[in-house]
Amino acid sequence: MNIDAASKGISRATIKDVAKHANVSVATVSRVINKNGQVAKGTSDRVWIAISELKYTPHAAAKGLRSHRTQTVGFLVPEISAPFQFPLLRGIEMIARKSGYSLLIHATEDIPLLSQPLRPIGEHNTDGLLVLVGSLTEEEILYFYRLKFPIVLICQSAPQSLDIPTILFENKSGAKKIVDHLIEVHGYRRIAFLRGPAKMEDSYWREQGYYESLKAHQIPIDLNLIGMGEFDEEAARITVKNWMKEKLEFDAIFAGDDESAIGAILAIHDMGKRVPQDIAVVGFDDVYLTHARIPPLTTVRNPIVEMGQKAMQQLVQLIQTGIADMKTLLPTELIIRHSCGCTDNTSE
Amino acid sequence: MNIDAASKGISRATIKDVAKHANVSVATVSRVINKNGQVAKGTSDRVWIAISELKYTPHAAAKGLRSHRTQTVGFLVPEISAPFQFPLLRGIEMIARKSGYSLLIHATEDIPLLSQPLRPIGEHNTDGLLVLVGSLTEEEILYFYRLKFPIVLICQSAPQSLDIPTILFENKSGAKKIVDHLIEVHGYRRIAFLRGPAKMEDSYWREQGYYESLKAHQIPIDLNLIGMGEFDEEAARITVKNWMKEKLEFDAIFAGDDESAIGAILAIHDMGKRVPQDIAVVGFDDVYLTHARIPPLTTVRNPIVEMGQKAMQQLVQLIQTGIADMKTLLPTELIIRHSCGCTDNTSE
DNA sequence: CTGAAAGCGCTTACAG
DNA sequence: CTGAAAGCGCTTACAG
Repeated sequence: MNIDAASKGISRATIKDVAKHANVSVATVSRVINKNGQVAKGTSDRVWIAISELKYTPHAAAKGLRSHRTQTVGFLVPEISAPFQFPLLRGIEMIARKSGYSLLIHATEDIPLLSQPLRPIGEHNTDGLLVLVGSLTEEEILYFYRLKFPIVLICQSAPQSLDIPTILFENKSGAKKIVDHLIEVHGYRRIAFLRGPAKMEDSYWREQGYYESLKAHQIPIDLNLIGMGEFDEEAARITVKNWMKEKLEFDAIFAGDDESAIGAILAIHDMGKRVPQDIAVVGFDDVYLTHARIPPLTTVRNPIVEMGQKAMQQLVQLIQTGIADMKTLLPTELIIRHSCGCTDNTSE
Repeated sequence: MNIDAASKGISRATIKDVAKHANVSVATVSRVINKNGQVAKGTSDRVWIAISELKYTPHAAAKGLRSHRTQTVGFLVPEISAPFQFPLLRGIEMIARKSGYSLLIHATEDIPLLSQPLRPIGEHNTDGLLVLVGSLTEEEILYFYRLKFPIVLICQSAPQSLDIPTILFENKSGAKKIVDHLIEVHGYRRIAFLRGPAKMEDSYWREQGYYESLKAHQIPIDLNLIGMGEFDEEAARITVKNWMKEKLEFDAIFAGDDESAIGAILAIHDMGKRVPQDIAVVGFDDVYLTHARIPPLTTVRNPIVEMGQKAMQQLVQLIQTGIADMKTLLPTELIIRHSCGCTDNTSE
């Protein structure tokens, strides 16, 4: 029992205590716990009993300092925001726990990591990083790349085509599917698009899918029908309200994500019109509560939990073996509910 | 540059490198970084320059091993689930970051912490824990208490009235407020209640508030009007559907939380009735998207982000000074929208 | 199969 | 104001 610990009222058993209690050396205790090296069955049993009796668990810092492994990974987000990140976190946490990694979460909030004298997260306190789009600058990504520090990018391709593993949704085909549906099933021709933030790849590819569907159906692109949705409820609401005030004509809105779809629906109600009778609205993502809206939202389902799992699996592999898949594309699924004008779906 | 690091392709600067570069001892570098001890201005400047040039940041494990501080806290949840936890995480992360603590998140998933040979989270890798109701057993809470290891309980009182800091919502008065509203403004007399999980304090106190309001208005308690909501959309939906099939009469439903309120609304629609024209529904929490429902949900707003902030502030204080407020009660606010039958509210 | 010993990168009395 | 040295709790060659 050391003085420091005692002064804090904490007296934790160390590997030394376990060794003494089991009448072996600390090296043997270490071998038993880490299941490396040969240990006689009887010895190993004694050690496990000692561990259990002393309620011993290895000190993470000591282990990390010696072994150069923190058994910890970091999840970087630009800021904590709910609808999309939660299923992602769920998938990540699930695999992290199963793989024996602790999970650190950190919001970068536009504060450069390297500029801080005591960096909040990085190679000094994790074995690898999961980087959600928007959380790191290209420069910061390059910093980790040059260090050969394991990172996996989520919803963002590697800059300069570097070999950094990336997980993406099949945005273009998903977008095409839902616009095809609006055109082929419902006969809409004037379909507005609410685009997401300019720099986001998800947004770019969804827009491409929208164009592709229009083109395939010989519908000319009308730039007046393309507005800022910003993947944001309030921004979308304002855009759609303005459209309606300007008497812009459209019979359906393809919102770049569900957040903006909800903003669109709210705007349409604000203006005294109905969804989908007057204007149909569809979204993208299928996040929390879209099924429980009235009308239930037709959207493209992204396998977000699976994305978190895949990302974490790739990171674990990268840390442990040095290799991982450079590009993982996750397929999307068209979810037809009522906001597009369909009424006879049985699913919920 | 050591062999281990080189083999991983990583060569991180250490405090020794900084010391050499600045022509001082490692002790001095340590003093500069931690701003303890006296250091001459010129010396300190040289050290900072060296740190910046070498892109040095202290190795967390080494620091933790030596100083007995991990500068990390853990957030324990029973499982990752969205609506309530996200604003909580947001508040927690905000204060953790500002206070210089890293944040570990871990879902206990009913797996006892102490039973695991390598414990995923605890006194060996954090300085303190934020414990969300349902994530730890009483025995585990007692384990940390006896160790004098700092923990703060969220939405749960300390077992055996121990002196463990706790953060709670003012559930009873919040529930009373919203039931009062249903009775006094809308004249409803037959108000059903969807209770939450039996063991949750939040649920218990909301039920007490419901009784108190009924009593204050001389409305007898009808146990037929009380059913399982379980703070769960699907459970509530089934309960309300059954009520309606059994021709139970009620003109309003007070759901124990927003999740069950949404289940109730869905059930009422399933049965071909309207909210609020046929049956009014109100919830509790004011989580994500309740404002954007149709009809917008009347509910009691819990200051969830603030709860996360308060909890983290208490934990930091407890870690650093050993003292904290034993009980923090956060006031709630009645949010009147349309699902109760009100129509002329201006807010959104 | 087992142990003695070096050392991971820091902090902190202690001495000056 | 500064430095030399001990030591935090582990893991890992090395030797036997």
